[in-house]
Amino acid sequence: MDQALTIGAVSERTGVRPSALRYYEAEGLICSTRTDGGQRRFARDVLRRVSFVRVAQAVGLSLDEIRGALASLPDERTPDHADWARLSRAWRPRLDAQIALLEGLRDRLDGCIGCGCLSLQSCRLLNPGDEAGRFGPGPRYLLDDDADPGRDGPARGPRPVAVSRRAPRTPAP
Amino acid sequence: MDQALTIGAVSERTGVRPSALRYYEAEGLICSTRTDGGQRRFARDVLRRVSFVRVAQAVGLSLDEIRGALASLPDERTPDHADWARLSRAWRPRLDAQIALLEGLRDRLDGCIGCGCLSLQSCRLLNPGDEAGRFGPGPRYLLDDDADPGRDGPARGPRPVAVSRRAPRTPAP
DNA sequence: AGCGGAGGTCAAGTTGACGTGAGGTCGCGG
DNA sequence: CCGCGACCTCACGTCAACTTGACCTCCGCT
Repeated sequence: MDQALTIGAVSERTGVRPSALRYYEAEGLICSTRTDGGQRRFARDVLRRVSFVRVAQAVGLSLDEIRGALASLPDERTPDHADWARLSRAWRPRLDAQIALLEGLRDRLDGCIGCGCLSLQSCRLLNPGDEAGRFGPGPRYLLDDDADPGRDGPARGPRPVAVSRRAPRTPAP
Repeated sequence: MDQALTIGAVSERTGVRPSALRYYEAEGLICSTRTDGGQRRFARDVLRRVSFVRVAQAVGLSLDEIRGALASLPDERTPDHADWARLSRAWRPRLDAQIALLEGLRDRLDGCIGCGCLSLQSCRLLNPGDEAGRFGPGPRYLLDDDADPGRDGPARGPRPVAVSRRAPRTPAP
């Protein structure tokens, strides 16, 4: 264990607050050893793990999903470049999908700005086809873009939508 | 008041659950009259308002911001196409910015997949310049892309990041 | 030896956007 | 006039990702 880092050192280097690091550990995203006195000591590779977590959050993954991704790392050896690259590569489709969705939204919005409609009955922004209410009521086009046409009724449970919410709270001063 | 809609009718036509509609009313996003018995009756233009709210949420606005946008609508007359178009037009830069940010993220990710790095010291994905820690520690590039260079220290309070979080809960069955 | 700052645990609070359930009322078709 | 489904209010629950506070301990330096 060449360089054991305190929680403060990890915090300083990653910009992630100690409370968040403790939370990550409790959530099983990172791990640590303890000193005799019970203080955490982190191996250097947690820096990379923490960075991965932050970037993955920026890509739009929940901590739950990130845990899943991290679980596919080897735990007997320090992950190498290929390991991290494999995980990063998995984001690519997700990012592409999000971008495509936003672009679609923007383009449909362009079409609708001309008419200023947003009408539930006729606006393409809010309805997939030309017929309103084909797959039930509501602005489903946006929220359920790849809706299964073989199923009617309201959407089945929460689905992610590829647009921005709030940031995962940038560190406060 | 030609066609007064019950909350159930509005819910059915917009796909927004009654509880959410009540919430919107409590938050001042929509309004209603009441029957003698105290039940809500909505004018037809709330359908458009509710649609606007949902689309704006998809664009990434909080209800707070949406309230602000809606406040700029005339309240003495029913908003017309031009009014809605003006509001919609305001989303355009926001959408563009989000798309640009995601694309930047994707491109930087592409560059980093090759090296499989994500290193805090050298990875361009996590550091703006070639020098690490120029503006303090942490993956600030992603989270604070347009960081003010005239100011150092940690980011000042929560800022939105233009990437996806969870959807605002699609209606459950 | 002492001291101050870094670190520890645990419980509870925060934020946004609703959902849920209890307990009571309205309104309309028959 | 009756029933029953739709509607009402109000309080509380939920979820994610933390933060905050209270209270206590440890470590490294002088």
